Amino acid sequence: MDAALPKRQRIKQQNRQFILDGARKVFAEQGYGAATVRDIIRATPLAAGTFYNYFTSKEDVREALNAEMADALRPRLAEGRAEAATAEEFLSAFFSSVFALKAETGTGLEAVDLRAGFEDLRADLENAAQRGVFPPLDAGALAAALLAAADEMARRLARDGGDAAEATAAATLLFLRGVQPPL
Amino acid sequence: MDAALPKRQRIKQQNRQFILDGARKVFAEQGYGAATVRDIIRATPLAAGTFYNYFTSKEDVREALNAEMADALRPRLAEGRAEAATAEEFLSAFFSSVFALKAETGTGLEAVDLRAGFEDLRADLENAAQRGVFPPLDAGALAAALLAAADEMARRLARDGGDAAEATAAATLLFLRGVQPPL
DNA sequence: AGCTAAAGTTGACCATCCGTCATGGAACTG
DNA sequence: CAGTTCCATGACGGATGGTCAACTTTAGCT
Repeated sequence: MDAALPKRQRIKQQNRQFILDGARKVFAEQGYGAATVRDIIRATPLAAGTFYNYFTSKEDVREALNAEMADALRPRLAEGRAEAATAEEFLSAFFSSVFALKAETGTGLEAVDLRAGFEDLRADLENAAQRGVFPPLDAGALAAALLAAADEMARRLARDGGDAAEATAAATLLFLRGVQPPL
Repeated sequence: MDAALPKRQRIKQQNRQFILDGARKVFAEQGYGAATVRDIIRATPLAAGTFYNYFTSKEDVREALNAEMADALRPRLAEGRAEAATAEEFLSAFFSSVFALKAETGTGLEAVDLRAGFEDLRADLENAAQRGVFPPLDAGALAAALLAAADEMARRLARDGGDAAEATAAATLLFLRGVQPPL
């Protein structure tokens, strides 16, 4: 025995992780839709009933998996925003990290649900506004618009192929100056 | 017999509609996730096997239902854009119709998938750009960003409550001038 | 009309899935 | 070490998904 924790809790953590790992693999191999709770259980040394001691459904696992991933990715996603001295820097950092992140995650979970980063972005926006980087604005609405737009643009980028740097520049300009012609 | 169509085809259309109608009701009552193919069949005078002559899965029905709805809504969604004389008018018309539409559809299908209107918007944007309403731009990327942002902002609007007119003005301004302070 | 081939519907069927629960054994308590 | 709590196990009842042989109806032809 080499654990600092009581055995009960250690096993509990381990089992939970068994399920999450199994689910990650199953989702990656078959896709979320085709996967079944039984498949997840089979990818695990556990019995059927045990699964339901930890999660209530496939969707439940999905959420936990997404939260786990979002947690791991959060710092990377927020990279460069806190230090941004201008609105342009801020936006550029934002789009750039979203595009980079979406491009690589072929994890099977059809990608991270960016909305997990909503609060972070909102907070960073408010913070930046207070530093005078942005004019005062509705940080919630802007964060929502930015995330949704970035997500969809990233999807297009991944599908049609295209240069991430170029897309970052275009997206930054769009949100910086709107659809007006560049002066 | 009073049909202009051969009986075979008439029944085929009818059965297809039986399924779509049943599915719409079932989705509205139980939600898409909880609904089962069997539930749909039960909401229909048809037998189990027949279902699979028309659709291959619940998801397949969902798509058909969504397409049906998108078709019906398309004209309303595009309202006012073709006549817009300025970028501001165009954007305002766009956001206004999206917000109005999303606010009312409590159809059960958790709302229309706006991406169905993507091509329309893209075409309208290119058209407007050629009329000089917009500067030349990547209509595809802009359409994607606009739709995604509008969709998410509409969701927030519905959730938190809020004035649609106000939101329309804010969204229009955001995409018209970007995050710069209003002059 | 009468008859045949094609088209399409039916509902029972099998494999599988879901979620539960009584049983049993391992870990904590004192 | 005995008592208690906690939890994993795996079989079970009920339901689902998708298939398919048998049957019914329509379209086409003579």
